Amino acid sequence: MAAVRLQDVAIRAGVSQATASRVLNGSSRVPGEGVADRVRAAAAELGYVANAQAQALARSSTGLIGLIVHDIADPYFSSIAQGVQAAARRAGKLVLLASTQRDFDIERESVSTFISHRADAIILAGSRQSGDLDRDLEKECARYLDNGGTVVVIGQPLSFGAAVEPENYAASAQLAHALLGQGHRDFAVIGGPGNIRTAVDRRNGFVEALATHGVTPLVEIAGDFSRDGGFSAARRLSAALDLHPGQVDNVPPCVFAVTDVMAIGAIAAWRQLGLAVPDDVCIAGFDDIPTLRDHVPGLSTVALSLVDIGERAVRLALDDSATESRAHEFVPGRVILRDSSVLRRV
Amino acid sequence: MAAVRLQDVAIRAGVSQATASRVLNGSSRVPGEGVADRVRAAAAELGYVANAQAQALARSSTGLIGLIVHDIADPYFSSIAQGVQAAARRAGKLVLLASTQRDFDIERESVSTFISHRADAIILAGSRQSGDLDRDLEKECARYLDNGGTVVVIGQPLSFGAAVEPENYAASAQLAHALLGQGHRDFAVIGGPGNIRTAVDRRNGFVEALATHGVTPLVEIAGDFSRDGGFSAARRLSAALDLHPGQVDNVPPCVFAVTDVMAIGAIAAWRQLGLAVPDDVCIAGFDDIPTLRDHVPGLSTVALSLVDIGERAVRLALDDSATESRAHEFVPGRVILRDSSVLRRV
DNA sequence: CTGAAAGCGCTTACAG
DNA sequence: CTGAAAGCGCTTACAG
Repeated sequence: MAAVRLQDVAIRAGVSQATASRVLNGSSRVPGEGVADRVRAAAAELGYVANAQAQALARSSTGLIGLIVHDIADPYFSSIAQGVQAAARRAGKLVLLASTQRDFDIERESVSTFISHRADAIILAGSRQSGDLDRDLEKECARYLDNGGTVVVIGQPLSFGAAVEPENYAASAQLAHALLGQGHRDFAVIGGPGNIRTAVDRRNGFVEALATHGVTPLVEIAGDFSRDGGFSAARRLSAALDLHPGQVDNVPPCVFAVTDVMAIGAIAAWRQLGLAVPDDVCIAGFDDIPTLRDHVPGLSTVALSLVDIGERAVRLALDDSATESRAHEFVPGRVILRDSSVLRRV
Repeated sequence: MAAVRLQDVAIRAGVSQATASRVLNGSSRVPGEGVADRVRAAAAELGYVANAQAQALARSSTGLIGLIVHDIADPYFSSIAQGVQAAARRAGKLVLLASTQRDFDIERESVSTFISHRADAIILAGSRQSGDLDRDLEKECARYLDNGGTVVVIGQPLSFGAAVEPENYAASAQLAHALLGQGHRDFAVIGGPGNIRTAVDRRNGFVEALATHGVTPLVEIAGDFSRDGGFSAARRLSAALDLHPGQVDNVPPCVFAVTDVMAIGAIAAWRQLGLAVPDDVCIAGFDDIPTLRDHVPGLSTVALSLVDIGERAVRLALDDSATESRAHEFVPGRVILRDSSVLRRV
């Protein structure tokens, strides 16, 4: 049983297909009211639903926005996805979702598929390995842009397309100042992979702000950009700093983990070692992911409006001029101090 | 600058469009090797990417799977989404995502849009209000099914389409037994809205299992199916039970919250009131959402393999016979006891 | 304001 | 094995 076509409603309404198309989907002035009503009535009676595929082919615009994230189950990305989804819906667009699980081949494949489906725009969320995409991907994107596609990156900008980027460097510096303000003097850093710029910027912003005050981190350890990365980095770090439970005589060192997810992993590792936060060791993260809300101890962090970031990305994606001019929006972070970095008087 | 079309590569390869189509996309036997090679070479040189929209129109199959969730930022749904996404990718399908934020109008609109885009299948995740969809939505789905579409529900089955449903009743009963086994005798329930069957089944499974042992909950309170719903229900509950910090002389009552998200909200409320878990009040949830991993205190719960549920839904969606026979798969839950329900000796 | 007709980029019987 | 041609369901100049 085939679906109702525009032709069917046209016949039923006694008008041409062109007219039916105009009253149902066309934007310009509506035809004579009588005609329009008849067409609408016919469409309703038949239960007509326009075939978006056919429309896309005829209009050469699909109304599809492709979103590629590292891991949709990660609260950081699912919050961004919510923003993208909401903004897309308001703009009458649909979102195609791809979750790469940090697999580069899957990412490349996803971009191809989105292009093949002629997504009007592609949003790439999550920092990439090196400064740019690999050769193949880049060529494919170039062709896509030539054909009128638009690319928006969340995070580190590429050599093409628009970008919305958190102010990682500046916000991390603010965090450092806030922690110094709390009385901290001993610091350590749990950084991310050296080729991920987000990780590097956060580390640099923090460390260089400390340097301003003549402070240098006691240790720096790098881990994966994940909860488990934070977990194992924290173990190594506590060994390096020779941390022990209940050393109330010393002021505990303050660790900066470049993402909340890593910080949470670190706290879990320490708990397992019997180390209490903030009594034996203090910590701060970055992102203010929603799950922090009910995490104990409360984690000091830098709040990023993740949903807002997703919405901005859509706005850029829909704005051709923004894409052509390679617009680059920065979104600020806001320092939030919670229990995890509180220095208790001894 | 228009994209490369099949016609272009056909001309370049010196063959007909039909032949080019067959070597590039057709499934059956590949034409003479020489020809095939030339076509592939031409496609590569030109950077040909098939237009999926046109293919969809010609084949009347889009390769699109629509996923509708209540809230993509909720870890329950984002885990399911991950499963859906992974299974879809393996099957060469693309997923369209809609997050309704629990707004029924948006849900209806999303279904329409997916149908309009001729998604091959639609997966509806999350319990619905009443037993079924509303009139409009149902009629639209009926037409969709007639036209070859397939619908899969995660949770309570509808009057049509396939379903994958957690064994809510049985698993909640097991949880009750496990808690009785831990020595609990005083119980309370934080339930969900009375018209959401998932909530009702879990409540019933739990309460009826208790009844088997001659135990009746002291109180039952209903809340929204959300973190804040659990939060406010917990406040009312602690008033009803007259809970106070440090009543070490009594065995604390054990509360069953029908979702982990609600349980987490409840714990937050109690913490604010100075009530400690599990010393002043015990609690167990349901779902084993991933964020539980680093939640303190560890929450006793029923583990559902959320990713697996998403994957199963895709499998059903892709299997026409399953849809036609209104397949109904059950997925078991596994009781996990953690700190939140531990009864300490006084 | 309305309609006939071409075109969007593919696939697929149907012949050869 | 290969090609000419019709068809998928719309939109949109172009005439009237």
